[in-house]
Amino acid sequence: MPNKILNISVDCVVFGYDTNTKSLNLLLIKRYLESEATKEILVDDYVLTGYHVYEDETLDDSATRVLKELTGLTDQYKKQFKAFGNPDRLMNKKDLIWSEKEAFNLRTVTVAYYFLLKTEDVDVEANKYKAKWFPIRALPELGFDHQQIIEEAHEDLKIKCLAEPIIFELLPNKFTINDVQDLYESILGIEIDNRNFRRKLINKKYIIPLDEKQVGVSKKPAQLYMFSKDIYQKMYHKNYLISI
Amino acid sequence: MPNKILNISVDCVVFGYDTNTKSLNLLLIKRYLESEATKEILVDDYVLTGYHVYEDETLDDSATRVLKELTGLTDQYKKQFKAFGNPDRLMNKKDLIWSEKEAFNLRTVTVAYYFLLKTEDVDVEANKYKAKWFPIRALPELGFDHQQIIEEAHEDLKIKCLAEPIIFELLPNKFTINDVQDLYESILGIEIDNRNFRRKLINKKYIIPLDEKQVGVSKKPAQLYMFSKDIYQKMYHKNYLISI
DNA sequence: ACTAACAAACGTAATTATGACGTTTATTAA
DNA sequence: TTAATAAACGTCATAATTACGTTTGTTAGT
Repeated sequence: MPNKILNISVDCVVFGYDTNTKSLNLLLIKRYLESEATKEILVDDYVLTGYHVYEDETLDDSATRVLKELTGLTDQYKKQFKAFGNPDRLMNKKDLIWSEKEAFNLRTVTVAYYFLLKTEDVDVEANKYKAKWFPIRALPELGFDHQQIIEEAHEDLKIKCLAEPIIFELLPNKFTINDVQDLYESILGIEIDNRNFRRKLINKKYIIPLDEKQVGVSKKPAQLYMFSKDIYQKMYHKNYLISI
Repeated sequence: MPNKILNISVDCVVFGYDTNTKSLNLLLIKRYLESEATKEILVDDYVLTGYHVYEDETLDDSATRVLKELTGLTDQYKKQFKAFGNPDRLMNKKDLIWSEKEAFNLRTVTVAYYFLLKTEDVDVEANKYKAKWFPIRALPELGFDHQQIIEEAHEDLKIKCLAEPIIFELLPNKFTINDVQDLYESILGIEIDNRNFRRKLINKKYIIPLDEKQVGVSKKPAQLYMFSKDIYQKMYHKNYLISI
């Protein structure tokens, strides 16, 4: 039997990072529809994955379900960052392809989440929605109000990655110091002095050097490190600092 | 004509600060109902102010409207911090007093905001909902899931007040250094060294000493200061710092 | 008029963190 | 062998933080 759906949806902003191209990416799905009568192209753009919330699930569960359908992954870092619900949200003609929404005369409110995952963990080809990674600096045309949702997710991520070590959710388990720096630079859109960054990061107790180096590079191979969540949590539990 | 309402509501966590008692307070309204037949007390607790979102207003406008009805105030600092919508949210018998909700078979999702305002700006007596200030360390019994909403608002405020100078939204326009320290201590639940805090705050360009001192105190009267939002915005626009 | 009490306000010294650079090292490709 | 290049290490001046001690200005009580 089908689940009863609500006029409330979740939308998922899925961040991934490609250490090769040093690019912060978003996973988007294709939306395409042309009129059967006139052959007019009604929609041809990309959107975030999202779906209506079932009556018997929490908002968090709903977001987790949507991500699982998209990527097959569970247990990824997830943050609910904002609800969107302007009254004109359903006025857009393009929305008509979502037949479920038509069942309501009410407008839809969407609760937006972002996820952080390792690009390597996702098999994009296996996906039935034609999901595709896009560099955040070169996004395609976006449907609904998803441009705005993405921008606000990015802003929230900027602030959050400076306050908590969530950056490691986007990196492979073994990474180099420069991987971390490149990722910070991708997220924040700034340049960081490598020598100072390196010193600062290596001094963190929760950055563990491994007995391993990069292989298959044509330059001096870099030292590999891992992040210890355990040590972080033991040392930095509620370490508020007044900085303003 | 009545506004059409949605099965989406806003709830407002209203923070105020009393410089005399040095207490961070919340503005709550009384909820009381007894059965006409059995005289059984159905509900007798306090709740956040909230209301359903009208079909033609944004979520932000809805929160602003609720705050205005409660306090008469507009243009207060406002932050949407989380949406709450567990499937059991309408199972609570106590909810039955909200007749509007019964019009829906759907559960309600509430978008929670917090507001920061100066206690002195609110005339509690003038309020038709019997609104009352409660110290956040001594809250009464709370209805619905409002205990949880308040806790999450408080956590968000802790982080936010360390990242941005929103603390001054809670203080009178003219304040002492110790007022600011006391407020930080109330919000964060920590103790701060007065001498170091004082030096740090006075060194901020946006903390302006006035040609005025406290009056009516029975000790050495303290210097009064004001916060210059202008100077802050000119100096601190997008000053990201990697700290982790 | 003097003094105790007390919070406001100022001061200091050691340590740590930061910003802005210069130098050396290990590797591959030519 | 060597040039090229990214990784890794080093230095120094300045700023910020931590952890305290001391002085000042006011009122209230004698």
